[in-house]
Amino acid sequence: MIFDNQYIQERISKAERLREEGINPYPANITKGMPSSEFFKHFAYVKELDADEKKDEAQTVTLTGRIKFIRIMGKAAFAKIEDSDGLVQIYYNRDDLPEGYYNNIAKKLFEVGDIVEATGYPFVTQTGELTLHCKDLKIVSKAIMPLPEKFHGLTDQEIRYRQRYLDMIMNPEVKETFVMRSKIVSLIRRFFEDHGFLEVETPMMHPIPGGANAKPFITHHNALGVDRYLRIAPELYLKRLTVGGMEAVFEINRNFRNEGMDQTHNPEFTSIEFYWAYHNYHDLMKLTEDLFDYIFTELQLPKTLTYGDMEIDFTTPFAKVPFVEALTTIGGVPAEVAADREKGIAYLKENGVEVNDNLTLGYVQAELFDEFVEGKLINPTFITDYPIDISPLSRRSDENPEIAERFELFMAGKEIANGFNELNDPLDQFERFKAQADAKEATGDEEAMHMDLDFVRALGHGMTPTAGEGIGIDRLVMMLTNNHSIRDVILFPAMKPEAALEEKPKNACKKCGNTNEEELKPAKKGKGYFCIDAAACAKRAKENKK
RNA sequence: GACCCGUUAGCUCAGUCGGUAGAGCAACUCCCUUUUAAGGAGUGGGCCCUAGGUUCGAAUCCUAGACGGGUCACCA
Repeated sequence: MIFDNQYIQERISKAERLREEGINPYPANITKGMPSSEFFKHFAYVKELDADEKKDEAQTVTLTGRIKFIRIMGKAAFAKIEDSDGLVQIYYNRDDLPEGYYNNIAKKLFEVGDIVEATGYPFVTQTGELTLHCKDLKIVSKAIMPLPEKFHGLTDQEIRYRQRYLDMIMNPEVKETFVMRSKIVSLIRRFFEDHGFLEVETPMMHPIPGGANAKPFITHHNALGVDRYLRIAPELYLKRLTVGGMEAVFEINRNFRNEGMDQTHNPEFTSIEFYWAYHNYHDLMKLTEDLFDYIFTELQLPKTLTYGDMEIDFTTPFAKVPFVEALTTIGGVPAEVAADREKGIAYLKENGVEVNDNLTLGYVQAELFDEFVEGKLINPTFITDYPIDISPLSRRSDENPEIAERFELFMAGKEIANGFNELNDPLDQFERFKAQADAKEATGDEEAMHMDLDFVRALGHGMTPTAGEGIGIDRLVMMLTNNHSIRDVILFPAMKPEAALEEKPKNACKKCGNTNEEELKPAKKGKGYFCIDAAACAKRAKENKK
């Protein structure tokens, strides 16, 4: 059991002693005291008083928070309590608390980790720290788990991710990151609302996985008797809404992809997708720049942010480079190689990249891009005009049928956004889905898209010219908060089950499954246990069969 | 999926050549009424990740596995 530990038992017994004293260690109806930030603001004048003892005994103020430090000096003690704003020091002693309360309760039973309510007046200590002199100190919630050590804190990555609550208690910057994340999401939402977009919610469980190239999670609906796929992207549903007449929509929510995990991939991640009728991908790029300007202004961020050892300049407009041009100018791939399937494959192999010989030119170019360009795109850069065969949902360029009217936005060597003019020709869409299905056959591409006939039918009713874009929220938050693992911007990242929390299987008789330890003996040879009473065992085994 | 690194007290970490476990903080018992990682004296606390193996003897060496981190692959 998780409570089988001397420290925890010690703390549980303290909670019991509180009860014996008639004090509920988990009282109801406690209200939050003055926020610590307000305490410092409101009583700043005490520091300026012209007196030997700087204090204002006429004031009565209540603070609530978790005890982070305690320093007991005989008949008096200092503690620091923390609320969501920060740390405040409190002071309590034998003579200013009710008779006997200091020696029996406050000193003995309150400890680091407990949440308390302190009431008293502000004063300034000899070392100049504004502090609350307690007339009353109550338990608000007794912590029975000990906190990590105060100086080094909690550094074990595994515990930090598994027990995020503990991480947040011990590492204030973690809380800051997630406050920042919340603000960013809120600003994005407000930005799109202010631009006339409608927020919608589309299914998380899809009959056909679509809208991206990815392996889905599969689940089962019992009543319908059908398998469902957790959505890999909301795209096809949002476009159905465009057909239906919603001309500007967005959705901020989770996507699920059954793929590898690393510093930029979590199986569930958050994106915003938005669709804008009667606009094109150039409008999207401008809108994206406006969005970044808006976020940076509202958060009062400098235009140049440090990301690891990189300096990223977010000044708009962002650079724009066509895809094939980027291969040569940024990636250093010879022009004739970038334009030729066979030469591209050979070039990749020369550079130690394993490639499937069946790849089409577009896929070869994509490999070249991933290998030689992506990592070099530090400042925000729009890569435009993608090969059509790797863009199955994008509209074909009228000037060059090999090119999709599409862009992706990169920064710090990572993809952040993907947008394009939506393909709205139903017959073309049908053929592209078919081509994807063929690619699945030819190269075994498990991520290739599935045929979605209802979506083709929807397009058959006519979709206005529309541009759509998706932005990875987690990666964006990483950039803006200088975090380098997606796990650091997801509150509860995906983890394997924790062995320590699983019930240990009891020793059981190999014949009848009896788990009563007193009736078991170890097997003479090999592992396992058998019943001491063989007759009773045989009887039980028989009953089990029934 | 491959490789590298890690896993020792509640936390942060030592642990030599293979000889049977250590520190600081935390806890417990004392002293201490303005401390700042408070200080002082004392005490208790261990499935050394798990399972095998080598050995007279394993935290330490070997093999397999679990979990985590990293690199690569996959994944845009």
